[in-house]
Amino acid sequence: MFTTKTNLMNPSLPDDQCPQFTTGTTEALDRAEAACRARGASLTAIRREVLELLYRSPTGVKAYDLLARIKEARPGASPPTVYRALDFLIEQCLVHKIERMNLFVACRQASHQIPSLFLVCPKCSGVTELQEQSVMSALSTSLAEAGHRLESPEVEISALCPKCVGAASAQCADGEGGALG
Amino acid sequence: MFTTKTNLMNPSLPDDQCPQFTTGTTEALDRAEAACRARGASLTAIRREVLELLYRSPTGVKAYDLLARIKEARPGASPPTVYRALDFLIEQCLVHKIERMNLFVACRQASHQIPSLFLVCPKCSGVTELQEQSVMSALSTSLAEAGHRLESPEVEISALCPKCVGAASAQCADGEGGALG
DNA sequence: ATCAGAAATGCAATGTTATAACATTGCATG
DNA sequence: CATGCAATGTTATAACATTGCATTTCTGAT
Repeated sequence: MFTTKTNLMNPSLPDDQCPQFTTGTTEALDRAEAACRARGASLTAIRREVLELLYRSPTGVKAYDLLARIKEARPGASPPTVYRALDFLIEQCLVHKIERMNLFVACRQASHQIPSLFLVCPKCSGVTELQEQSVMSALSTSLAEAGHRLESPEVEISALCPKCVGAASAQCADGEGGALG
Repeated sequence: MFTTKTNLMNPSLPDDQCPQFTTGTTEALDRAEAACRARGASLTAIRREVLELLYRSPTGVKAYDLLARIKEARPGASPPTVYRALDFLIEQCLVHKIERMNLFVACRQASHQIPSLFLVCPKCSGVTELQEQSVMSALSTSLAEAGHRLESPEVEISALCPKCVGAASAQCADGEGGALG
């Protein structure tokens, strides 16, 4: 079971000490910079700062929260400043966007052999990136039968994280439903 | 294979003739009204009009597009008019929201025995609602292992529909990836 | 060194999606 | 008639994202 699970959910550790970091943030940033360079792209100061904020966050972060933080150092920063940096980082596969919540999260996978499953906690914005062969192959089969083709290698699932399980309510899962059919 | 597949992707048919409708829209609306009534809720004129627009649309619809249509008959309509109707319809399980695209779509399932898979086409906004035991059980297993709990009975997958397959480009699915790990 | 072109950034405005806050209407019931 | 309550109307604003254009910075060629 190829389950490279990274727990991004522990907000209480000091910088550079989160257990999912095999080395410090600075080293990770340097590696990211090298990777960009190798692809003919450049991890400029702004981009690096945005990526650093994401590396240091245990949860997904909203664009305007990033903007607020970037503004501390660069008062002139505006929405495009951040969105452009994010676009670049996403292109470089250094960051993922969680579409359903408009959240951005640094990629902590060493590689993407398999499309990733993103478990997004609707309570705390925690994001867990999984690579699950079993789910993906079942999904591929169903998609193929339906004549569809997976568009992005990222599948988002709204699921309460272990910490937040406890208050959820799930209506609409019962036997009634649409008026059609 | 419990695959209640409904094809919502055929925009070219006249009202009340889409093949996935076993009966006409009016009858479906009447049935929806009865279902609401049975639950002590009421499908008022505004709500019914919004639902009707969704029944007649083969694709997901944006809230402000609904608003524009509603305004034709009710010039005073404003965003809350539509959002309140949508909230109600979602509560009544008559409508689903596709979170990742801010799209609303009428529910065409007779019942929700199993959480639904929504295949959302990023090109044309077409939505196909599937109920796939195999995918869901694989998913449940993985979620349980990760200590998570599925939050909503709706799982959205971005997948090109049969008509739109052809132009897609999928970078980021290769062997590189994050700078961490 | 310096110049041209490309890439990145600054900046203002605007577009899009969604909700807050408060007032009003209309109807059922006692 | 008064009261209560659900629904709706109305205005404003919050939250998220993009466009367009001017300016600066970087890079490579001469």
